[in-house]
Amino acid sequence: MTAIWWIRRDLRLDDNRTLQAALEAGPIVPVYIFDPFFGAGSSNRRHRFLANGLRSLEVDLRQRGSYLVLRRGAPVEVLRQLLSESGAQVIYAEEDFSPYARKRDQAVAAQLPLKCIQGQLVHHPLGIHKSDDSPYTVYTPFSKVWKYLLPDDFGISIAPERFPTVPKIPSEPIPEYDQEKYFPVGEAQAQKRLESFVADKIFDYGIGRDFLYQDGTSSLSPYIHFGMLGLRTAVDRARQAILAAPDELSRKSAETWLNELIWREFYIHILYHYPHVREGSFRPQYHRIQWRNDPDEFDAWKNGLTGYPVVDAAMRQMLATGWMHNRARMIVASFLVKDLLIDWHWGERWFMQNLLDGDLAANNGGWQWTAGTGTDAAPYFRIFNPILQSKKFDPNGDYIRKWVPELAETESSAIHAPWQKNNQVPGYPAPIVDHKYARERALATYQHARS
DNA sequence: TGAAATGTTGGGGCG
DNA sequence: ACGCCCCAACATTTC
Repeated sequence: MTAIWWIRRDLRLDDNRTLQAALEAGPIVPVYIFDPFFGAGSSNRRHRFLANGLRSLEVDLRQRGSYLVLRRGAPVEVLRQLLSESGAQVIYAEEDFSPYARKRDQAVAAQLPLKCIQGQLVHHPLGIHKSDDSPYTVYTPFSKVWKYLLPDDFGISIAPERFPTVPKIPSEPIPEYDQEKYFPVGEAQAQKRLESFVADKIFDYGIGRDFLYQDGTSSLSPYIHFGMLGLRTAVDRARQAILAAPDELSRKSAETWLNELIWREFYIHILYHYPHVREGSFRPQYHRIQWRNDPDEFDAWKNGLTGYPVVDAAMRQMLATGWMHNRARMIVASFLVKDLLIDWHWGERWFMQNLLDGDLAANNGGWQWTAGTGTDAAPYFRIFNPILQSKKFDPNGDYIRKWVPELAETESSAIHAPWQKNNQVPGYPAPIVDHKYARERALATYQHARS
């Protein structure tokens, strides 16, 4: 029985339960559909990365005697057409938990033979709950149960060398764009990066992940987002590292990385159970924060012109590479929300427009964490001091010099706050706000909303 | 996965 | 020797 493998966010052949199930059913027709809902315009950096990822997947499929069919349009109509063109009798797809995807898949399943397979996460959102069946909203107890329920063996699949051949059906050409310099696309690249992280960095992750320059993070997020790397593979490698750790510090580092992977899954579960977090605060009292929302300050933040070097370096890193270091994300988010009092939704949208790993659940969760409005969020009075953060996590100023060329010649003692040493650098802006003053203002604003 | 404000302690300079 | 002050270092509380 011929099966359509409907690819959405699982651009990989290994560790793919959906592909495995489709192959067990019979010969497969791999299909990707550009859905106008996602505004599949080439202006979007993530769309370009996806398109290049499809080209890479197409190459991997051809090596196995298969091919990729690309179509555009509303999924129900396209799939109906494809079933009739190919003679396939069933559609397999990896279950996707975002609000739009759930609605879309329900509509498809009501009309067509769609089978969704859970392979994106370790645990289905309905698979982890408190004893009264309600979902966890606090990370730590969630993660404990998540770990307790880990299967002993994931049984991660490896794709067969050859796929059964099927008659070719027409495909639109896959658009080709310039490659991302910092994120070479494709499953093989993702696996390579995972292996090099596990070999070189994972045991220093506890400390190394915090340094902004030559950082010790895995930088796997763009690959995980599009499923070029299976999350379950990453979790499996984390678990192996925990068991193989040579000492307690190394073991803790690997455990910390595993926890980051669990945070991702936690936020996907949160969005599944509480879809309203997409629109507003998880905690209702924070609907009332009186944001300042100054458009000029927002522009300065977006373009890395706030006058706070570490903030500007981070924002420019994102513009240049489509990615930003995790600690830098916390620093710039705290600055936007607390120092500038700009609605976190604005920052959320800007991140979604610029990040290759832009993911509704994780991005929303991160912003609500910073704003103090979310589940298990940072307390409202936790306000990052951008100068102290810069001194702690970029002590020599290397990160700043890399992304803010105006400060390339500024010495380390002055680079975190150039204006303080009467050392205003020509061509680099003065700080748009005084942090001490902004901190007081944020505390007052939040306290007002809470009262 | 903060940082500032405030409190406590102890060493050293000094009258 | 002693009290007093200053201040660094650390701890606690407060936002």
